[in-house]
Amino acid sequence: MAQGGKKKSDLIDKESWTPVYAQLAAVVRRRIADETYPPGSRLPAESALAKSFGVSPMTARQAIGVLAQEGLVRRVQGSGTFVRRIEVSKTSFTLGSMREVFADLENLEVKILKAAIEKPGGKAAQLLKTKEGDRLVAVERLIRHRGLPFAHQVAYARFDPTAPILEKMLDTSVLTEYIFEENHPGFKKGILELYPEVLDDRLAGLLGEEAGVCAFRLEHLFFDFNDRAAAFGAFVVSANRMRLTSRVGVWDG
Amino acid sequence: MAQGGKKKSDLIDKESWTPVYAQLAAVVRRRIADETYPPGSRLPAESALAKSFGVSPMTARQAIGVLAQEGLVRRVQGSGTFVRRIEVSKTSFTLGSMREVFADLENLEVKILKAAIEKPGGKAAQLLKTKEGDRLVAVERLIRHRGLPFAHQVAYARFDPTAPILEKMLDTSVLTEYIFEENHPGFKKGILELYPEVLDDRLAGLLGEEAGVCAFRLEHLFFDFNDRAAAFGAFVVSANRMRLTSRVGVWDG
DNA sequence: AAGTGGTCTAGACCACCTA
DNA sequence: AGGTGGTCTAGACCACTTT
Repeated sequence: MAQGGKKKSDLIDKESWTPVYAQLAAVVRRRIADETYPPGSRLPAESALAKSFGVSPMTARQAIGVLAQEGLVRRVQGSGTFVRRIEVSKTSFTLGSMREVFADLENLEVKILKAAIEKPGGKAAQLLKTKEGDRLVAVERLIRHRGLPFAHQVAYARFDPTAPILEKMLDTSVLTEYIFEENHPGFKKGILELYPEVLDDRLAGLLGEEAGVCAFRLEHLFFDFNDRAAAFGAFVVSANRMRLTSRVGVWDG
Repeated sequence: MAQGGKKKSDLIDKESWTPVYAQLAAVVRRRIADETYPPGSRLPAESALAKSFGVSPMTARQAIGVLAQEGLVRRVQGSGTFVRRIEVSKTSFTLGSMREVFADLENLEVKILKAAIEKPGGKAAQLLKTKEGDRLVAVERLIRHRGLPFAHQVAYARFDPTAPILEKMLDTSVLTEYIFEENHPGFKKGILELYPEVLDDRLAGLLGEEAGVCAFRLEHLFFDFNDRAAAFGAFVVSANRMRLTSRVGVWDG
């Protein structure tokens, strides 16, 4: 059937509630999924997509941007946009289970195992660059979720009576605000490191696991707005309670 | 000094090589870093930023988009853009060390420990949904980098003489292409899971560690374009050789 | 009602890559 | 030289939130 004028796709519904760019992204994602655009191949130019779908160039660009964000395509300036192949080493993991648990405030319970002002020693003292005479606030907590132990935490901060951080650390009711939520005083930056760890007898007992079981250890070091290390700590979560999962490729096509 | 007309910022140099949006993003990032815009506060509206810096609204929007991408701010429709506080549970980790190692092809060395066609059994058979009579290709490799053992890998795939995956799996010279690089046949999607693990005697020996040392285990399951599980495997890398690090907050202000 | 971010237009010029 | 993605303009309308 010959049709005069511009050929506009009927795959894009501009009256729809879902944005045009999202619709276009979905169309292209689908075509990647069914190998219309196979791995390694070049996508039509953004300008071509814009023309054939009857949208503005910026809108088409935004659509491709979504796919690039998802890791499905790679843009190469001057050359084109290519369908990516899956690469293990380029994936990233989020602390999904941790986020879920700490978002579920009603079912969270925190038990303070220790709270003390100590002379500095060990890794915390090193990282917080304590000087002679400095004191550290040390807090040890057990975090339960739905009645089951979820995480063990130790946290250290330089003892500074003028800083609000001390109260925050000792107040169980605002624990979730201190680290996880939106109302803690605020740090400028932080660095996190994830380790595998074997639970010793004590930790295994606290976490309701058998000794020798494996766990994740998440260490955090936060800096205040003077770029001074201000707080250091570590969470230990048994591997049974925390899954680190990542999906790659096309999952909704 | 009174100045007539529009006030345009001298912080943005439109003749510069660095894009205007990146410059504007840097300015706002700096202001977050020095607490001109403290944690929790609202940023000036995108339109206001556009006006005061003499750029187009879309450009200002792009600049804020960079900061949102970095996790430094949160956009709330109808309300504004707010400076985020650091939250542990929202961070993500990338396999940085793995990527570095596998990008360094000249110093990679692969030793095949086992290559066989087996009757299915165990987790691999389960995940690959083998049927009666199916065979699995099983490959076990030791990956060395700069002369030192880096990772141990096992991989399974359904035995299908017509599929190119078999050759790929058995050919050491293209190992890096099979999983990590840009030239393997291509899967539609995959799921990865990261576990902590204790090295047993054999693995510890292979990886040059002492038994009982902790390691990361990265399991991968890939699906072909028919959504059929096609390949399953696992890497084990000692924690000494793989760091999982993440930075949050403002690091370049 | 006013202000905010979210989307979208219809162009433009540029740097870069490939042929 | 021609095509590609990268940037940018100067507006527009909308949905949503706040006042």
